[in-house]
Amino acid sequence: MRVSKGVVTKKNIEDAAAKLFSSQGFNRVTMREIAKEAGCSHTLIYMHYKDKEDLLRQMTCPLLEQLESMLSELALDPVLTPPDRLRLVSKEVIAFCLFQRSATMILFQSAVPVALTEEQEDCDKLRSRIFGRLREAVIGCLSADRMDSAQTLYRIYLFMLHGMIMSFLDPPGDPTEQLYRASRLIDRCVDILLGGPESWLPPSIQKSLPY
Amino acid sequence: MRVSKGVVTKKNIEDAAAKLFSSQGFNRVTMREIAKEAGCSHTLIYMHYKDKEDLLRQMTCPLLEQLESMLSELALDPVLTPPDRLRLVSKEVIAFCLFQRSATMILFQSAVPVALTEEQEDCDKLRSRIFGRLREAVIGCLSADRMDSAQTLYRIYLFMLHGMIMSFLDPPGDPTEQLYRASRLIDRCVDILLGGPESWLPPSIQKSLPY
DNA sequence: TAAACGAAGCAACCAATGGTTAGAACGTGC
DNA sequence: GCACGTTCTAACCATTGGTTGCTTCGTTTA
Repeated sequence: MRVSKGVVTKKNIEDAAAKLFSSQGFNRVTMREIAKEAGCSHTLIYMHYKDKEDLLRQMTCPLLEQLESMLSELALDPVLTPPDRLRLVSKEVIAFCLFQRSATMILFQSAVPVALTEEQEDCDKLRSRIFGRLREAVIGCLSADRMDSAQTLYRIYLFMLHGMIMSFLDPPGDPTEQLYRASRLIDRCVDILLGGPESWLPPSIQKSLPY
Repeated sequence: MRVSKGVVTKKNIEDAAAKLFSSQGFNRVTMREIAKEAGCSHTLIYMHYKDKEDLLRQMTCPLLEQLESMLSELALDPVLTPPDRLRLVSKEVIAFCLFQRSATMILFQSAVPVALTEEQEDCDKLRSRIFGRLREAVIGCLSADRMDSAQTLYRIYLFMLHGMIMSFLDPPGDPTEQLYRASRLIDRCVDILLGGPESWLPPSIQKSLPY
């Protein structure tokens, strides 16, 4: 006896796809390669997923949920100062993108089709919640007299985050080492974003994260 | 009598490609569409250009030269304060990317093949010079006691610039209007990057540019 | 004038790819 | 054991980037 064969194969497919996507990137992997790795015909993949992007989205959705719950925890942690929270939140997002390289295009995609399927909608809601967390984390750092700049600051923060992630993803490398470098940079980004003359002191060797 | 027919056709091809690339983006345009627009067979394109990316590169190179000479002029303009120079330089780059959408991937590409052809090398040198100008413009704004942070600040500036351009390119829109919005944002970015409490005053309505 | 040559140009072709279709194999309930 | 729905695949299709071999045609040269 065995569990429904389809379920097993679906996991096979996602494992194979995850392996190939993360090592070669979404665009360079073909459906046939995924199928070969998963041990089935590429046709079978289309039974479970509408198309290649749907496969990526369905793989990515649970990971986005994990990310969102991480960010929620950070949002609720009463010990953190707002800037530290922003730093940690940023590092979570960066870690997510570096380790789930192809998931980045789901997280940061902006061209959403006109009509969304339920699954696309789920994914989209998740993204909204995640970006909402980022927004909170940025705005939580602002004093009352800066509130009128909140939206602009948030957007600029996203530019930095997005640009940094793009820069680290494009020449693929070891994610762990990249994350280490990115962590130090994002600390500086937050310093700069929040202003203040102390941002120019040599950075205290702060290793608040296991990265 | 007429000029060498090949030359004319080469211009036809680049015009057709420019039109299609800017309206649909590099990836969505096929060589056959370019050929049809140019009024020749797609085979002919391969007589002049090694492949699709070579076509884009050869089209983009003269534009990069224009950009570089613009930036040189700004670098030499003695009237500008360093922050104003950085603002203008940034706006030139943004305008370039918004109006030459597909050229952006040449400008910001980081994965350079191991062995470069002469033309690739030319293009690469141009890119280096352009980024050198940006670096100068950033570093020119820093006081002596911040010099040790120069490289980090430059990188973060690039993240912002890159992220902003990505964000404006992805949902394609009217470049002129996008440039207007991006201009205001980059002013804020420069304020933030250079720090100082005055960066939080409501922005003076500065329209130093025709954009 | 005519043969030779080289460039300009194209139809036909190829391999790879994302995606579809018709039908085979197989387990399950009646 | 038979009908039915699910799982799965081989064969197929259209599109794409890119190649090959051939034709056309203006120019040079004898």
